[in-house]
Amino acid sequence: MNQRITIEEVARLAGVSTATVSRVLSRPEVVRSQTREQVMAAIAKLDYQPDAAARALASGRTHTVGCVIPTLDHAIFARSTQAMQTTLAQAGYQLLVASHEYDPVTEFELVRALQQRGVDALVLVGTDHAPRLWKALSAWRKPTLLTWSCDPRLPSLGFDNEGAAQMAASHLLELGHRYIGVISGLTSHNDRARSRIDGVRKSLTQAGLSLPPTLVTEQAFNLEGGRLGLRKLMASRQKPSAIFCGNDLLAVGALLEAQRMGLNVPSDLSICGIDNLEISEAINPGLTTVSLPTQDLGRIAAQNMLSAISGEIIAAKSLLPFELVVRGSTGLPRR
Amino acid sequence: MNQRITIEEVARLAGVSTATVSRVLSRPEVVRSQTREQVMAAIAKLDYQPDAAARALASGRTHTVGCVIPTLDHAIFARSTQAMQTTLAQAGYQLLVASHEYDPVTEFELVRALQQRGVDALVLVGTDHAPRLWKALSAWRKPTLLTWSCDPRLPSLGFDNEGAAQMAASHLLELGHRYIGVISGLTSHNDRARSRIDGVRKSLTQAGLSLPPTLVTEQAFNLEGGRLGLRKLMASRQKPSAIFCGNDLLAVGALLEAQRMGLNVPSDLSICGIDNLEISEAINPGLTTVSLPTQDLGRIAAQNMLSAISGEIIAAKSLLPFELVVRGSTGLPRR
DNA sequence: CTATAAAATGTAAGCGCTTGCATATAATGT
DNA sequence: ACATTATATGCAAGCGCTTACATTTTATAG
Repeated sequence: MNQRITIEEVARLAGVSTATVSRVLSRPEVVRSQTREQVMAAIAKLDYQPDAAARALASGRTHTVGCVIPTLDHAIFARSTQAMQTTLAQAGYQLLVASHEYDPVTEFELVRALQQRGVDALVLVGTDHAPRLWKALSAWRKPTLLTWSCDPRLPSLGFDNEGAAQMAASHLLELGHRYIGVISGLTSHNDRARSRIDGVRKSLTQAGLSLPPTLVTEQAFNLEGGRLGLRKLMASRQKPSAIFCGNDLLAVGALLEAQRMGLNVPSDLSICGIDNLEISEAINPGLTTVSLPTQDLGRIAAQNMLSAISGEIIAAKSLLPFELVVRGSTGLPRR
Repeated sequence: MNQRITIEEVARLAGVSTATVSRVLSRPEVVRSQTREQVMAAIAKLDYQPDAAARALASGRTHTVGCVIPTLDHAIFARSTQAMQTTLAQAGYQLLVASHEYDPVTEFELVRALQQRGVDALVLVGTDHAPRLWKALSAWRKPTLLTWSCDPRLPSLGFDNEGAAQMAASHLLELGHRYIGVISGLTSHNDRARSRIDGVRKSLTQAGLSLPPTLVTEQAFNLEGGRLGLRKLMASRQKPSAIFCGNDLLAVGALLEAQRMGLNVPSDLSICGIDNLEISEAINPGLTTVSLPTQDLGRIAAQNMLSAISGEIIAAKSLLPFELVVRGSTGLPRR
């Protein structure tokens, strides 16, 4: 870094000690305004940029929040992460993002890496984590937040995934559907996907129905997965009249594939999802889905962590609201 | 951080000096294997995690790459960023992501923030940057990379955006279209959007045609933008028989809106885009588009920066290949 | 077996900042 | 004007690591 401008040079130019310069930077209110202005002038003149590593080493705080997610390559995570990042940046914090592609080992390593980097707080997704990750988290003395789903072991900010799925399933049941299929995301290392299946099952049970294994298929979390899932379910002996998809990406894939197969949605087949992506509204027919405030999730997660960093106590568990959005993809079953 | 385990305690337990422990961590090959194993045993036993801030301060390197993008909330940036992150993580580097939502002032501030944090390299998107940002970059002594488009002022890894648009436009021209509309993304602070319009214009000019302002509309970069754009163009006096969209999100929005308006794609209207998102293939009809290897972009960008960090000289300019993918959304114009 | 080179390890001086404590300056009361 | 208190500033000791350079150990040659 060439000959970097240090705090010392600023202090010299401003005619004060380095301590004062440091105070101007971190707690300006304790410095007399006249002095403060001299210092700020010197900072501006030299274009001084404090060295974050040195600050971190001396102060123990990095002004960085770490976030470990499955992948950025899904709209829901990208959105919530984007919201987190923006919120943190406004408070002078930076987001360190890491993704593990649903691999628990990678996830553990990423968390360790972020801890080494001294992030001031850590945000994780879901509750499915390797035991040693839980251990590493509990040994850690800084704020941690679980998102998307909740767990008593750590402060959580999430959705009632089971409830959301029940809401969707109830909608289908109310329309009169009795054979409901499920296209789920891969459930391994993904508690959200499991909860959603459970929600559907619960609704069916309450209605005196069951969810036979042949009407459930697990697919990769993308449009192609939805298409494959649809074909699989429609090839089964007892074809469903409605399909619940674990998320909108699967649902949109399923819907498009159904149309390709010449099925009419919803008169031949009802389809609903969870998430409410932009495409869900735009597609024809519109996708019935449960709308989750993913952006709020990111924003609030960021706010929570900022509060926690400054010593406030945050809620152990908070659930974000969601609502059913009925569009054209669901309707009465054929008699 | 409680009583953090330091390198000193490891050294003591292993019966060596801190320098040796440090070497085991950063250049294990210079340590005798027997010693190395003692040290590693001590590290494992104490569960020692080196403090990244201290390493950064002492060594001047942070093992962090900064990346400033417009937003994570678009599939193309999310994908390329995801690929970058994965590639860097494999090399022990972390990605510090920041997004500015197409605001040049925010972008400048983010770059400064990342520079303060001492990132070892910086990746930016595009060539539209505030003059003082260019200044801040040229004064910086570390590797920097421009992505998505190229500029002689800095090493660049991008696409020939103009060429990609020309490719799409030529396809429409070859089909016989003479009235071609353009739905562009917002061009402010977005050189890619401008280049793509330029590409279309160039193709039209070469064919002896022109691109009247009434057949060009700028829209926000989302499905809704595509829908608004389509309505606007189809309301003009001379309706186009084909529409080029600056990206696939706009194109999909336009396509869906055309269908809602009762238009048949492609017989009433041809539509094509650029990007080749997953939805472009899934939708009915499939979207004709120019496929850009966005994932490669991220991966190669990461590799480039890793090389540059280790002192290698990287190409001043490299263009990634792209190809036209013809699907059902384009066809012959009505006579 | 000694001289010499090569390899391994140790010593200690920072890296640039923050912050507890001491000191100096300004404000207030009498 | 002089205590007395409240505010501002300076001093200097680290924060936990890396890395020249010095020193010791080991390998190689004669």
